Amino acid sequence: MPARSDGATTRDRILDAFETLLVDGGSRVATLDAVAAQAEVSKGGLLYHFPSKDAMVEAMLARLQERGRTDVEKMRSAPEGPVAFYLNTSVDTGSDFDRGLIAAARVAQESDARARETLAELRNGWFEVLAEHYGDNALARTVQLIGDGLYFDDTTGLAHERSLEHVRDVLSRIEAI
Amino acid sequence: MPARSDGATTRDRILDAFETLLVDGGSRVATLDAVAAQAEVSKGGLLYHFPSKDAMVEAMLARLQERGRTDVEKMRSAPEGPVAFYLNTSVDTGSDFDRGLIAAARVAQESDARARETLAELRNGWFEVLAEHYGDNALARTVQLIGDGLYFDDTTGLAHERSLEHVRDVLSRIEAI
DNA sequence: GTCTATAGGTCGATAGAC
DNA sequence: GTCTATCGACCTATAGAC
Repeated sequence: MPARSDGATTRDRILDAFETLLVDGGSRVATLDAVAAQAEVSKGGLLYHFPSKDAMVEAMLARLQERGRTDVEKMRSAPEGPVAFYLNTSVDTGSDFDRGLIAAARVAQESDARARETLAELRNGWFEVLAEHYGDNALARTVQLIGDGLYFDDTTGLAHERSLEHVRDVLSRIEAI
Repeated sequence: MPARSDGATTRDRILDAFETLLVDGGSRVATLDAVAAQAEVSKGGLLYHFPSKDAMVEAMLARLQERGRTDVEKMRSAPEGPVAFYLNTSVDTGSDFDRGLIAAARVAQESDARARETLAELRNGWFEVLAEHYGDNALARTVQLIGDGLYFDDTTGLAHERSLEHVRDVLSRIEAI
């Protein structure tokens, strides 16, 4: 039982803090000390919930996987259609899910196989919905790559203002064929 | 003057080692000790050439910028056309230039402003050539995003075998309009 | 469940021999 | 130009009080 009365459990606050630090500064900055400070727990308190840094990574990925299943459901039943939903959420919306995704990508780049597998599984879910929608694997794959590009630019600080607008323009031309 | 008779100077061997470690394991792994070992120099020897780790980053980015100018020239005059050249080189070809690009992206993610600026400048060069070629900013931007997506997938270990083939298919449909 | 204190190791950087 | 030796700061993880 958590000692606080605010919404999140200590466990979730710690994972939130870990993700935030990974997103903002990479894993070099996301030390146990820094995570504890950000989550407003002592280092000892942190290590009660996650006995090692590795266990913390594992828990973060498990939570992301869970949230990913919800996201695919939302994408499938989005009123604006799955493509618009997918592209819109490819630019960072600041959601908890986005933050978790970026954090996982940071970890994956340091050759962490579990993080890579989690991301691959999420991407397969999105691709399936896109491929069902278009009935065209080539177009589905291309849209997914555009989403990856939007996402990469966004997380590297290279995003261009009008990217989304340009993409919508080009996609409307393709869909008009 | 270098003490060795092989092609690369000690300085270049150190930068190569730094990039390789950044690409393979991220900046947490790319320590001065590790870079020195990979470059087969002592840490003291390394710090003779680059008085600080920061100076090493700076030199790496300067070298990348120089190589980027050459790349844009090659793209502009490529016999297969700038688009094919751009997309083909967006999947990691294993070249020294690619390695440097990926290394710079790793550093940029840790909120290094210089690395971000270097990457932004390189990307502006590519975009200019694409926009000139198409005479259509929306399409040029979309192709650039596809390239970024290919690149992101590749460097995160999420690449799909047939991505490039699928993209070529879709682009040929657009260009046929 | 959460804390402090600290062990044990690694980091970037300096000093000085050759 | 390249080396070894070493410093202080910081990292992950453990031990034990409350």
